[in-house]
Amino acid sequence: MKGLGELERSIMDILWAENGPLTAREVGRLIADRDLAPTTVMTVLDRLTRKGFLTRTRDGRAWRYEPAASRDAYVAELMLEALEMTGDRSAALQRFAQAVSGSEAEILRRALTELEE
Amino acid sequence: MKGLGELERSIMDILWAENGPLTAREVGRLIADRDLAPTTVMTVLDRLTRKGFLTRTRDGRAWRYEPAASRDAYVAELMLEALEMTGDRSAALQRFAQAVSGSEAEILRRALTELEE
DNA sequence: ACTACCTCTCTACAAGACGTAGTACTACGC
DNA sequence: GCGTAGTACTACGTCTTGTAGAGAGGTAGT
Repeated sequence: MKGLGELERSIMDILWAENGPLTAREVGRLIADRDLAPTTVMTVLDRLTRKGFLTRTRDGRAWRYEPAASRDAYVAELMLEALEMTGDRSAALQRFAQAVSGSEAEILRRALTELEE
Repeated sequence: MKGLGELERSIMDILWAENGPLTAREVGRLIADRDLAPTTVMTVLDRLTRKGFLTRTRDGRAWRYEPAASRDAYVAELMLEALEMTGDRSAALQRFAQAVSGSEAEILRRALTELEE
């Protein structure tokens, strides 16, 4: 999986935060603080679609864009991908376990416990 | 933390696999399959040092390069960084927990249990 | 129908990262 | 002193990303 640039990330954040699919124009309005040309937003949406991060469907002349996967799925995938990188997965997992803060360790523990059942 | 390119990764892999620090020449020999110019190896070692992935110490005229952190630490850091990205960390952690295979879930569980003690 | 406007697709360009390497200088061994 | 190893500096092509303009083709108001 490829990474995302900064603007790409901002736009994904907007779409992840939204329930339904948005048009380029709507995304542009939501990202108004950056004052981007409409075509800029369109270009990035297009690239994200080509990279597989978004899907789009027609709505009249316009496209509506929507994340192909949830942010959580994306994050989990990134984590797994990092994990792929090492020969010694257990060592990395142990380090990771030590690094997560207490409350998160608790969440993980609970998630793992549920798996068992 | 920045990511690594392909050649950079190969070189980090070599150094991570090694116990002691290596010179550019030694790295070049170990990566012989790619038939790179010696200066190419040196350049990449230099860049990795500047990025903080390697440390180097003098050995006569030559430098000896060594990873600044273990591969496991790097992997764990990447995982944490991915986790930073989401607003809802627990959702991502739950997904992650579901995605790791059984034996790895076991390792994680054990690592988390040890933390408790 | 004319005009204004919206949206799309295509193309472009600058900056930075990365793979790759040459050049020029220095120091050491023989 | 000559060859060799090693360094620092510079360079260049390619790809990615942020940014956007140009042109085409609808749509709607007057």
